[in-house]
Amino acid sequence: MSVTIKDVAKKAGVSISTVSRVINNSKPVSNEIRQKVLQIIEETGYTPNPVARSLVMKKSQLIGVIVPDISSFFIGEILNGIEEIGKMYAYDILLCNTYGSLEQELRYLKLLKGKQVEGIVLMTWELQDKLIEYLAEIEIPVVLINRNTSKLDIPSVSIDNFQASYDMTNYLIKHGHKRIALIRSNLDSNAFCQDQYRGYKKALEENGIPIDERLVQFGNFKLENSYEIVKNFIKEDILPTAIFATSDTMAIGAINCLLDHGYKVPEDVSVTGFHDTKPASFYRPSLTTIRQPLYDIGAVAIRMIIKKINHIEVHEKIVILPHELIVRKSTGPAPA
Amino acid sequence: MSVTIKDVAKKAGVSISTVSRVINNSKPVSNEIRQKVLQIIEETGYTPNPVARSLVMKKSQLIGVIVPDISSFFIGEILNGIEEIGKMYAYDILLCNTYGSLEQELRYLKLLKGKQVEGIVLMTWELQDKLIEYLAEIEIPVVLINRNTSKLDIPSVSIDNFQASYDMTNYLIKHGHKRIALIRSNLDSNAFCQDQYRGYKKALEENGIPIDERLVQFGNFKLENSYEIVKNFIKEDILPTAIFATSDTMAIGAINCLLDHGYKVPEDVSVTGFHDTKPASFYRPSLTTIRQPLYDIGAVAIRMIIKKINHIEVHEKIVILPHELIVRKSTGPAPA
DNA sequence: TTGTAAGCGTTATCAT
DNA sequence: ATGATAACGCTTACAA
Repeated sequence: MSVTIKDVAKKAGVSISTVSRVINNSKPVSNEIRQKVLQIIEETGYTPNPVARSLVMKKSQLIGVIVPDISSFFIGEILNGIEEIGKMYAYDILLCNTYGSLEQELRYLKLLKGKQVEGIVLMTWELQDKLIEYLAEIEIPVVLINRNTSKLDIPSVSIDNFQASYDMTNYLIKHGHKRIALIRSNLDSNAFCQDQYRGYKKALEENGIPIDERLVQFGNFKLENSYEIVKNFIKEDILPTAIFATSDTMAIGAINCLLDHGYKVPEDVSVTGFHDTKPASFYRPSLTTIRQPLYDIGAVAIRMIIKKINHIEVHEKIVILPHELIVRKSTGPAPA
Repeated sequence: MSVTIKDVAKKAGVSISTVSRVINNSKPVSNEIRQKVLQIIEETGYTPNPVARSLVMKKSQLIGVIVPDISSFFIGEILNGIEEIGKMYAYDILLCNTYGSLEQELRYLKLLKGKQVEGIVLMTWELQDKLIEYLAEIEIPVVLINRNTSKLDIPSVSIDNFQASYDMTNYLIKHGHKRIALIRSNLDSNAFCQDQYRGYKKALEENGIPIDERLVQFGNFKLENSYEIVKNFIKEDILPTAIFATSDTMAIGAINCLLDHGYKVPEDVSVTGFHDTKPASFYRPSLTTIRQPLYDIGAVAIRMIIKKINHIEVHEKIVILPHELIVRKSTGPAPA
């Protein structure tokens, strides 16, 4: 059996309250006794039982993190930030993987509440209404990553998707591209998705380029999916000179398809990604993409949670982190 | 304040023990009362407090998972398996990221013990002696992934690294390669690393090919590192016709270097990876590699833990999962 | 079948 | 400055 505060108290010849006090520095203890207790603790290798502590303090030192796919490049790096900063504040991470299913999300939200987590970082592909409803009545601090909703006052952290998309489209236009496809997310209900489309549209409009709706396709973030989309461009003979995919993975799918069909990237077609995940730099041709500060997104999110836990006023509900256009080898001037 | 077992008992007009019994089905309860209690539970939305439960049962329903890098392709997929099977058995995952640092590993091991986790899945780059020492005296069930040690009787799950390496080398030899470089792990103290080297060596020896030690290099799993190693091969003018890298990432680093220096893969040099992570299939040229059942490795590991928790005899201490040689486009016949 | 009460390992309130 | 003791929410002998 492991040693408890009682054992320590007995061996030190003091009461358990005194032991508790030296552990937590919660009240003054005479130096003599403190030393004695400290020594016993050292000898016995006593460590306070966090479960008992949680029970009385009603604090678990646990933060739940709900993600749609642990193994995603994108999410892995965000998790790094969450984990590291969390641990810095003595919070542990309870990890939940949902595969994006609403049912799982709801289940885990309940489970985490049961586990007394003090806060929840929520990532999801699609922020569905049912989820929002549940979020509205949960009493635990929640922070959203890369998603937000006007229906509810939940803090979120992301980049400026509108501006990023606008920047990227403009970059392409500046390089002479006029026929620019957009492989956008199919999560139409999400604001971020609309933002990306708006950015794209605005850039085209400002440059007097009409939008060809056939070139605006909905992708599901899967490589195979964008592969098919591009294949279809080829089949329909509407292959543009540039393809703006809203994820690196989809960009790679697009390039693979182009390569497989004998096209050269970027000589024949320029392709861009989004996120700047690891593959963006090691894939060949390396991807022109939008860098998102993934680690920081995670770090900021959990900081917000911790602030809320400690009832520190969170100034900005919606944190926008800076993005950056990274130009690599997958884009070039439009072919003549 | 959230509703407790007391509230339910009072509202139902029964004792808390009765409520506890219907929740846990631990002892017979008359149907009439059971219904009543169930109804109150439903009405009030009561859920048992797992912290209180943990305290008395000395069970936390938590399994600690220690990994060196959450964002690694390799580990992400293993985590999927761990998470999914764990949740299936109502266990939650407490995630700890160590960056491979021994100090962090030790710290987290202690922390997890304090948190009363019921089992620990441990992944590490290098299984250092200090860690083994600590593992020896921890009373919590531990399972190792892709590592094992003769110094201690800890269960582990992995593939047969010797055989896999042997298979791969043989495959290369069969395609006419005689000068085959090995970019092996620099974690020399690990058995798996030795195994890989032994497999490579045996295949060469069996085919009467002498080992050129200059072609056996230690890589640190980083892309940049294998890039440099290959760059050095070129500089020293000892570029082999095949490079067997013991991770996909290192294989990609090698290929990138080759490509950057005007070599063709696989026409000039064949390159193989190890693991079959996602990039292996989308990178171009797609990688010939060793498929490891990553999800299953995680799944089996956590099943072993759960068995140990429940004191079910674990038959085989060392589980070897099947591997598979996946032939893609990064390898071909040796140039004439 | 049901209720009473002890106990899990802490913190916190109140005396002393 | 220190010590009893109640309380946190639950499970589980033991009694009835």
